[in-house]
Amino acid sequence: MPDDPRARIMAATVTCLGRYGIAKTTVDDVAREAGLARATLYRHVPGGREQLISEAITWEVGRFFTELGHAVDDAPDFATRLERALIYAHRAVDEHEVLQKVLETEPERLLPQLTESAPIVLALLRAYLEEHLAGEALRPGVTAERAADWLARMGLSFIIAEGSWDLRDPVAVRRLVREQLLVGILEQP
Amino acid sequence: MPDDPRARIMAATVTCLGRYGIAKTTVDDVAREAGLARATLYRHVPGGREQLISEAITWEVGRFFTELGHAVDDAPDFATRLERALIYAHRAVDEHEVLQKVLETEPERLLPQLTESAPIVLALLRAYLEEHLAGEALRPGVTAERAADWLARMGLSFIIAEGSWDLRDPVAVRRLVREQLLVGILEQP
Amino acid sequence: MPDDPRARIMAATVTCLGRYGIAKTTVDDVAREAGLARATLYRHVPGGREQLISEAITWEVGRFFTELGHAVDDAPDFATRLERALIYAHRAVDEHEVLQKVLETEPERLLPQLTESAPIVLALLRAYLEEHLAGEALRPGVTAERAADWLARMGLSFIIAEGSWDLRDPVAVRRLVREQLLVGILEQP
Amino acid sequence: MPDDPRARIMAATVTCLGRYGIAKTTVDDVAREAGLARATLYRHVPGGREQLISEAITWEVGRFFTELGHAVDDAPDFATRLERALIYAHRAVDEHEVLQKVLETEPERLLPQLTESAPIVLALLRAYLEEHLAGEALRPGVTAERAADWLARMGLSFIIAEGSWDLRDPVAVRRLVREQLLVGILEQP
DNA sequence: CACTAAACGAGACGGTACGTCCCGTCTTGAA
DNA sequence: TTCAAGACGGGACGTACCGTCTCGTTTAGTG
Repeated sequence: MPDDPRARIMAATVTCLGRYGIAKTTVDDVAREAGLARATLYRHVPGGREQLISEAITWEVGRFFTELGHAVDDAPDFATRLERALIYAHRAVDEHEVLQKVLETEPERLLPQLTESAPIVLALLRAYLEEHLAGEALRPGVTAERAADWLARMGLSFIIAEGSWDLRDPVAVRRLVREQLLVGILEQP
Repeated sequence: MPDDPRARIMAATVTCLGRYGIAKTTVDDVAREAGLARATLYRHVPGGREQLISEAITWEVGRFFTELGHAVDDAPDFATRLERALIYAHRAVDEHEVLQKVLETEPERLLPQLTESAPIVLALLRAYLEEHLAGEALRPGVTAERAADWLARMGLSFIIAEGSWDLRDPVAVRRLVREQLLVGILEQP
Repeated sequence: MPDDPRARIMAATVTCLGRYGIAKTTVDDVAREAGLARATLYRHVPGGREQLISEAITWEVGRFFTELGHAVDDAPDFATRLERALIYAHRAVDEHEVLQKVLETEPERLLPQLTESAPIVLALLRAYLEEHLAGEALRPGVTAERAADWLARMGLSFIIAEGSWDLRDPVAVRRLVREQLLVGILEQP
Repeated sequence: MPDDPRARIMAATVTCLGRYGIAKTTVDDVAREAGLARATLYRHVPGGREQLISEAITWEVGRFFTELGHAVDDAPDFATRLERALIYAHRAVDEHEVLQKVLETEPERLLPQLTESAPIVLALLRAYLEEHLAGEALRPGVTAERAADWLARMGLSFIIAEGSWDLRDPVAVRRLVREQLLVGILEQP
């Protein structure tokens, strides 16, 4: 357990969200989980329950992307980088307790969220991919910007819905990346 | 206002969600909006607040897809159908009060939702598109199944994040559909 | 236990004051004692703890004087009335649980109170006595008003501090009343 | 402001009691008023809030009687001593901020207090008066003890409730003392 | 047309969580 | 060492909803 009270609070909140879902998570639950008195918790998070949940989710999303970055950092080439990212992201989503709890207990809140989170994530992905596409040999007529937009859309869609591919199988992912995603973008070696 | 009490309750709930957001909508708000006593409301929705919100969202999503179907029903060909659907869906999302209110007040709940709603919506879209792709002339080597999967992913991604296209401009949508989405799928006339 | 919720609350408060003292009596204590939820209690006593204690004391004081009136109602003459009142009042004060608890636990709050309660009680006593002195044979030069004032002052002072008389002994009270208090006021028979 | 921390704390407490009343006076208020940290205050008054208020009241009462003694010390005879004491005491009670604040904000706590403080004050007064009655010429049949008891009761009762006399008017007090209080006690010159 | 049964409005209630305030303890750092 | 400054656990306060329940009072439908 971290010493920084803020981090402890955020971690405790994430744990509780994974255990009870959003609606059933109590400020008291979080305080107990963090080993703090409720009053102390309010000293750190004056906005109360709302701020607590909001910031915990933001904090957890940040953590997710940080770890994704680490998992992908030393890939030798762009295709490998994409493979690892797909595998890591899909597994992380699949095993993420908070996410799975929310999906299990509050599916009704799902659809509305598609519309704002998606653009943000897409923008992040696009920027990241565009940067790493810079040194790659693109097919004639393909710009890095458009290619990144495209890859971000398809990549995200595969992370959240694998369809007929099994993203836990490295071979399948390798085929998906090289035969479906990159085939229209990179010069074939 | 509809006479059927259930519909009135659902409509009132949707209105309140659009006015206050999920967390701030109380059973009392809904009862007042529906012109009912709280006790009466519980007679119709025994599950209380939880069931109320859950079913109202489901009800509203159903309404959305029904209307989308109508808007697209009499398209002369597949490309036009796709254009109309993109335009209608994007506009509906953009103008949907509930959606916009939730996004404005509770953006933290966004990301978690991507993962279950997306697969469901994708599956629906895929099935619908596959059916309507049946009579179309596909490029050699392209199966209806794969094409539908592909179009569903890209279509959904454009609905929720337009990127550089302006989905309110029919000309831009026409170009997007014919030059980007369908170009690798249908035989070019 | 009375059915009227207000009376139940007042009685419960008085009980708690007698059990814990003013400072240590909790709204929760009172609610539990009254067999109500705290929320319900607040519906009846919107002013909260402050109003609760304030009104309970007022209510109890009222009850005290009502009972004092009953105890004294059928006295055959003024002297007997005075005797009974002294005896009853002193005993009531002596046996009053709330009073004794407060005195035991919060003596520091005693002195300040002398100054406002005394005038009120004096005024009440004075009015009461003046009324009942109306039919009595007063010594020449003694007005009912001045006699009532005088008797109220001395009576009150004996109730709260007996000094060398034992107010539980009817004979002593009889002597006190007839040889000390009334001797300068009524015509001696 | 005194240098002795204890005196500073007591004075600060009295000030706060006069400003906020008993229930609303906070340990923090007192610490701020005394120019101390709360922790420091607890080093001097380990009993906390309870001890603080209790001792402050005791301290203030002591101060009151000390000053009363000074005001009365050089009276030429017993009657004058009584006059000055009545005037001083009544004015002090009337102008005492703490007392007035408590009476204004917490009148419900009045009655209970009558019963313990009164005996104590009466005993003090009685002892004091008995001592100073020693050298006076008493009427035949009047003992110093009974006279002191009597004067103490009536004196106290006039301090706390003037009735029809105006204790701010020296002439009225003079008449009250000589025509009402002492007339049955001292040999008339 | 009267009569009963179901649906409803109104509102009291127990209970739970919230956010706030204060108390008393403890630690830390500066004089 | 002494004291200020302040973080903390604990607990009570007052508020807001929730879900349940019990009353009348309509409103239909039926004999």
